Amino acid sequence: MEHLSSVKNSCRLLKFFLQSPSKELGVSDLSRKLSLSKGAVHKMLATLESEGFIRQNPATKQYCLGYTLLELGNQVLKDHNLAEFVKPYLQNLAAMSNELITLCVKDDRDAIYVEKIDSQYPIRFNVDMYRRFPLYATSAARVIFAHCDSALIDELLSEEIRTFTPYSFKEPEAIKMRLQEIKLQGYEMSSNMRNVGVTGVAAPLFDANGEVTASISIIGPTDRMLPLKEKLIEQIVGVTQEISSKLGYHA
Amino acid sequence: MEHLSSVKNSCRLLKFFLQSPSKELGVSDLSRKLSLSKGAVHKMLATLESEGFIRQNPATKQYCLGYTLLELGNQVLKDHNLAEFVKPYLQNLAAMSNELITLCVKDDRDAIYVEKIDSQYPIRFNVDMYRRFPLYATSAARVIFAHCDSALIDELLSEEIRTFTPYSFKEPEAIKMRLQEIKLQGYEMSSNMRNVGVTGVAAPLFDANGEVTASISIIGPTDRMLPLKEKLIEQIVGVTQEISSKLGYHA
DNA sequence: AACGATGTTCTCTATATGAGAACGTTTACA
DNA sequence: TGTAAACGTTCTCATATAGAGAACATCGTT
Repeated sequence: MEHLSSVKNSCRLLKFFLQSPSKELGVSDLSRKLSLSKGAVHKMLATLESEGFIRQNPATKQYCLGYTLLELGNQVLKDHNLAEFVKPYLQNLAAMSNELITLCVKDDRDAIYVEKIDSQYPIRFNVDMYRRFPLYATSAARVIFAHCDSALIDELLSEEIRTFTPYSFKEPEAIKMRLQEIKLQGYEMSSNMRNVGVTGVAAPLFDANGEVTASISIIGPTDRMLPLKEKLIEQIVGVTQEISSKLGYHA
Repeated sequence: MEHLSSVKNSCRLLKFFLQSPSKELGVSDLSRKLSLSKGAVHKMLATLESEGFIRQNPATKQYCLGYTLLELGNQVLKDHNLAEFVKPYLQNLAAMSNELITLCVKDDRDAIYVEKIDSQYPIRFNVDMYRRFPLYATSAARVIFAHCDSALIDELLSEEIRTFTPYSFKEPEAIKMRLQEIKLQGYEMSSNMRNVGVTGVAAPLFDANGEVTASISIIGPTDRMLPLKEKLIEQIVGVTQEISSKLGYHA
């Protein structure tokens, strides 16, 4: 199956802005990074600009992402029924623990936080919303990863493992073992995996088909989380089971 | 200057989801609406899906917007320095009036709210964030529109005028007169133009080049706004002048 | 003043594009 | 339950077009 090359290249061009340190990029720069001719890149930019996906700064002649992407991104959130459905439960969890509560989903080979409720503590942990990260990186992601096809698990673990702290998993085998534990006990609590001093408890959401595509987690400073360990686990497991059954899941 | 047709069509396809009542769309439906062959639409969708811009629901075989658009939309917000810069001033206004405060920008032929601070009143007005609307529709937009090239003004007013309430401007001439008033007095206060019972006060932000590309407004129920008319005008004019001068604007 | 970088425009051929028909499935209805 | 219409998907093919590369215009620097 062949793909539309110019469309594919345009998508890559847009995504390149996600990993670029500066918000404005020039034609030459992009053409080098994307291995395309300047003429081709220029034509792509002109087309994308005419549709509002790209904006040109008249002063610098450089390009940046356009507001139409803001519209589309917001539409994704609006269309995301699960987040809407789950929100009251998150608020409930937030009221009980006063820690950061998140809703995490799987998309393709990545995990993304799509909803959160912030802690009200003066010292609180914050997550990067709407940004992809590896399925093995955090508790919220791993409880989803644990229920994925073993083919996907093997594939992702055969690639380079990204670590975030000195305590992050480095070995594929260690991660696999952890995933099995997660499947057995139905939740995970872990510390220092993505950020040092931070602990998360997460449990998966099952839909009507018994598939896991999302998870809920409670995240906070380890010294506030650990003393409440049993209570937090009970809360996260209770809520996710309740939501799963509301979604039509029968254990 | 020619554009890349497949890229243009893909952009149109994505934007079609913004005006569609259902979040999922099928190949046949899209091919009819976009006047393209089913085969072509299918190939576009497959390409966009491979890049995360589109997702297919395995159950219904239909397509919806993908999470990569969420990432990109969020990046637009992060890149938007003005919003970051202006935020403290908005919070200041919010503390003074306790009404909805907005930051509105011009993009191409439209206006978009890109930042807001909600009122804390139990009865409060809310705006649709990140969605395009006509430059003549609200006070926040009109104070920008008033400073646009007269060519753009004439062009947009020569097209069909969209009205939102029975009180909205219908006649191009009426709008033009109002735009002149706005330019003279430096702000606008209006009621019932976009939503009945709602009143807004807005004033433009000038950048270092003397260009107007954004505005700030206070919006709330008319019965709370009108009694404070003088005070609100003073506040909005004061804040926008202060920000403009910080942006390097010299009157 | 000359250079190097940029963004832009141009030409041209190989190629990828999009129409349309045909395929296999699912859905709707009689 | 059977038939037809709708769907998503695949295929082929003539043609439009995409992308390389060179040339141009503009800028800032040396």
